Amino acid sequence: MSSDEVFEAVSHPLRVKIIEVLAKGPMRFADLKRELRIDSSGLLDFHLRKLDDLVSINNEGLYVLNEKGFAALQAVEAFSRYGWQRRAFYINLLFHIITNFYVLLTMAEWLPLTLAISATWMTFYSYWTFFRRHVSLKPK
Amino acid sequence: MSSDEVFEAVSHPLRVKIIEVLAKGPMRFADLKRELRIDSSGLLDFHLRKLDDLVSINNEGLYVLNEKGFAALQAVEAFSRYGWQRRAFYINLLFHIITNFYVLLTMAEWLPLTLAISATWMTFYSYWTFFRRHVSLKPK
DNA sequence: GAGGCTTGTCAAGGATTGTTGACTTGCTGT
DNA sequence: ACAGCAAGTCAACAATCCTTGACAAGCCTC
Repeated sequence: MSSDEVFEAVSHPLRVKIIEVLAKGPMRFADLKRELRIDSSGLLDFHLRKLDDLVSINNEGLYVLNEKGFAALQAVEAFSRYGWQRRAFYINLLFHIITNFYVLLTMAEWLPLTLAISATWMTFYSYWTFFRRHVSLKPK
Repeated sequence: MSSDEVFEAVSHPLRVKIIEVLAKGPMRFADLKRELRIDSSGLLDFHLRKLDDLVSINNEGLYVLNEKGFAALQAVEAFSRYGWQRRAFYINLLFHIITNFYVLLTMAEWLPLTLAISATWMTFYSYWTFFRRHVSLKPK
């Protein structure tokens, strides 16, 4: 199953919700209906069919996410986490500035060490953030 | 833009390819056509429209991935990386077994230390893999 | 200025999707 | 035995998706 088939599977709001609900644990048909506030059985049946490759039925007859389902969930989460990576970068930067400032004021003889560690880490972290993860610092 | 809108955008193989090609750098309309081996302008136009929120036109008139585009790319990559997490777990486990075996044979007095480090790491890594990332060791 | 790329826009039509609501089948409690 | 719920299945229909192919500006270049 290629990635676009998975994205096709989670390209409907209801199906994303089904994945998220099933990530909590196995469920029966009626539980899903109740949890998702769906009246029509046909509708849930239609979308469960679309999730055929991501959702299995376990030996108790309950619907469960299979490995592909969890992979899809991870893709969903990767997308929603994306915005946080920029914030994490700023928080990290701020932490290092404060740390070095504190060291400078209280035990200045250690500054060369903490500064070197900070610089090394921020260099690697910047490379990872901007080049490997393609995060831009421009909010829009 | 909620995640299902993004997944709708990348739910077609051609659109995933467009994202992947544009991740390499800005491109003109005809470049995209050539790279993707598309004959019909209408077809490319249709799919670029669908990617409206993920692809922008820069000040040189070239198509570029914007932040949401990169977020979508990351979701695509997160999905395709998923299968490797199980393999990574086994490789890690194997590495620790070999290391401890080697320590046992050559410098057995260090074994308590390396064994403790291995156990700690594998405990944390197992927790992360199975509970946080929902990876299952069953291949199917 | 004619010819030929580039960069599109648009209409048409078949294929697919999403939704509803009626219907089935099997189980459970009384 | 019967009602009622669970767990679907199916037909029908509107909406939308995808693709093709025709067409139109706007440029270079000879």
